[in-house]
Amino acid sequence: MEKEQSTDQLILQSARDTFMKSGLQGARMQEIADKANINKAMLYYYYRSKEELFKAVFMQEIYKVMPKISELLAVDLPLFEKIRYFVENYIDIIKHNKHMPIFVLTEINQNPDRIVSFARENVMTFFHVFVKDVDKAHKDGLIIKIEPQQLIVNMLAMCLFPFAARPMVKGIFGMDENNFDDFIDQRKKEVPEFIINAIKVK
Amino acid sequence: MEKEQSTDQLILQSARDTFMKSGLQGARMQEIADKANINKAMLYYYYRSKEELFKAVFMQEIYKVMPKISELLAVDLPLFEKIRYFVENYIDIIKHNKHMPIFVLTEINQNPDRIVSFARENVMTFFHVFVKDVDKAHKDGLIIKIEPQQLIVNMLAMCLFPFAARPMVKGIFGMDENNFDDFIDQRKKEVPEFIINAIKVK
DNA sequence: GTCTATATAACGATAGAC
DNA sequence: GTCTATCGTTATATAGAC
Repeated sequence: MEKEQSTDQLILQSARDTFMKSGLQGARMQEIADKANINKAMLYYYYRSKEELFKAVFMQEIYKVMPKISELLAVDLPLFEKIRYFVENYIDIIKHNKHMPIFVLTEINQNPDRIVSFARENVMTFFHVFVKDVDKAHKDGLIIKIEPQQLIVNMLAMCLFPFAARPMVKGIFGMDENNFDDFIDQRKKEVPEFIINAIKVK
Repeated sequence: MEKEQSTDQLILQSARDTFMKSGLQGARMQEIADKANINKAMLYYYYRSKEELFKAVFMQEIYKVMPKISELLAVDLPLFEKIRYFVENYIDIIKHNKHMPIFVLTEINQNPDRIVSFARENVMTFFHVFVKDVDKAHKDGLIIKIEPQQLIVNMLAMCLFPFAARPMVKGIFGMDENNFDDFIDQRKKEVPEFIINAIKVK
């Protein structure tokens, strides 16, 4: 039995693909309609405008990923294990949403307000817990002194950047899509150890 | 004596600002003309089309930065010193071209061919030298075994990502522009040590 | 080289029949 | 809810005077 998809969901799906490919300004409503095999007027019936449709797509994508990330951060593990757990699973999540990083980065750059306040609330919780973890690990003599903010940015950078720069990475190193996926899978194991090595006291 | 700026350079400057702010699709030729205090028709007189003007801006930005980077990579230093030298100066270069990372990332994502072949040639040289450096350092027992590609991506990630995600970093951590600059200056010292720690044999 | 005026096309959005 | 037809606007781009 085929899964029946309601029209508004069909539109959202099509809009998602188009906005991810071309961005807010570059996307054409006609293309979204064509891809969904419906009439252009329907887009305006279900979503009031291009801007509204974009917001719906953006929020859908955010809410698709955010709960998973919150889950990753909620685990109660020693710092090193927590880093392993977070990085490995975070990379895996993005691997299944390859276009998200550049999509989000582009959008927040042109419209910072769209997400920042939202992200701040959601990430704040994690941040405070993580700061405590880092401080404690330092006091216990497990890791060197490091600004938690710097560590977090380093972690996110190494998880997200390869996807944001995917065409460049593929181009420079001569990878096809399979090579790139292998490269990413390798990172799931190596990046956590790279980070732990960088901060642990020997 | 004021520096006289020829009209085509004036246009290029104005176009640069506008394209960096709004991207290729989002930018308006009228805005570029207004910002340059000239007539819109002049844009088409000097550059044939919006696409051509964008190409000119894009290439100008690439050629502004590429020689500096090549220079950084040409230095003959032991691996650890080379990493310190590269990261510190690379971050500094981008700091003075804050909008470049997201500009380039967005563009290569929507039009991979524009830069990839070009970057590949230019970065290939560096890459081969760096691979040798890494291999040698490993054989000399200085660093652990690591895939050079992974190390390079890690380095670039930590240098570029904070700028690509600037509004997000600022938003999440509650930074203003000065805070962000301080944060970046701190990274110039800490990121090289982070990397060296991560790979060195103790 | 620089301007005004305008052609041409495309886009977002709506009206109205069914 | 879904369609056809079309409005109103705005964008890129050009023609032609000076």
